[in-house]
Amino acid sequence: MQRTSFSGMACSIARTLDVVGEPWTPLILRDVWVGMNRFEQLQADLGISRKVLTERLNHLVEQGVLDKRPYDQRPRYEYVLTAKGTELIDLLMVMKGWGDRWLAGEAGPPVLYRHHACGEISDVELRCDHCGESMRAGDVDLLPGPGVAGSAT
Amino acid sequence: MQRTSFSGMACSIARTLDVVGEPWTPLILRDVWVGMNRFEQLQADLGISRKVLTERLNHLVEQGVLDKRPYDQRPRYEYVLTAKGTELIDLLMVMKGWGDRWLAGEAGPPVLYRHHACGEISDVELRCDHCGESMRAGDVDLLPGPGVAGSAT
DNA sequence: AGGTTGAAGTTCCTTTAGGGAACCCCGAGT
DNA sequence: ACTCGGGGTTCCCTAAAGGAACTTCAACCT
Repeated sequence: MQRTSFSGMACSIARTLDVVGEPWTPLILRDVWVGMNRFEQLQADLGISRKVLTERLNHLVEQGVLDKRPYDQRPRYEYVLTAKGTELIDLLMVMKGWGDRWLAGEAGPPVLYRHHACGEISDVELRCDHCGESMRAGDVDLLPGPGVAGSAT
Repeated sequence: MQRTSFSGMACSIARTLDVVGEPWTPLILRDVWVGMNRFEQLQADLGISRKVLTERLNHLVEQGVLDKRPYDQRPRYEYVLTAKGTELIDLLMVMKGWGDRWLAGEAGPPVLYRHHACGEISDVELRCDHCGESMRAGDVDLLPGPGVAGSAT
């Protein structure tokens, strides 16, 4: 299929989707995050087509989400998260929380997070970066920002 | 293409992707969230193919993310977020934040959030639901949970 | 020196999902 | 009876995912 690119939209959600919205990409980032940094590892773990894995990795490197670097004299490479990519893990942590709450069923969560600061098994929650109170779907008004379509500059 | 289903994986991220990971789905949820509740509105705003919009809406209703309800004697319907769907907006808010920080460029964010509790223009940040401290990619250890593959029950 | 190995891709073919436009259904209003 | 408008369905075309086979290149083995 010919897939529409979202990057022209004046919407940060759409733009983010153009970076990580393709199939497999979030799972690749999850794996890289937990230490699966090489092509063969990723391919074996995910069962993804090698062709698609190549495309996704190249795209993520182009976007500055992953860094590709040699780890041997031979042509061997590993992929690691950049700062930009590390901040994307926020997204995965929120997805994990939602999946745990709504899709895990009787069995419970497959994976738990232990928070370094307090040592507890925890999940993330969303808070306001100004006042620290909870900040979720019903807690905000949306206003046009400086980058809204049609604004000069 | 035949797309691999992720729902068999013992991973809440993969399962969440099977609900909202298809192209357009996050943008549909964004629109429904901000009050675009009808088929024609969504189609016009997104420029999505009507066929795909139908498929996505049906899938979201099946998954319990949206509720489809009549708003007229005539066969007219609107789609609204369920509780399950409203919690998914967390994901969109995090995507917006990342896109604002890394992709908005000179122009700045297209949209701003004003937090009801404090009245400030704010973004979300991730915190631990136990201790309230910041909780991001580097702040956690991963442990196997009760729903890990291979565990009985 | 010649052959083997293993990581990291490439190539090629098949299948299926998305784009896009046209068409259909149905209840209300005139 | 006829139109209108929301909410879809149908159809064809193209491009993307699956999957398996093939390639490349440096190091290692004998």
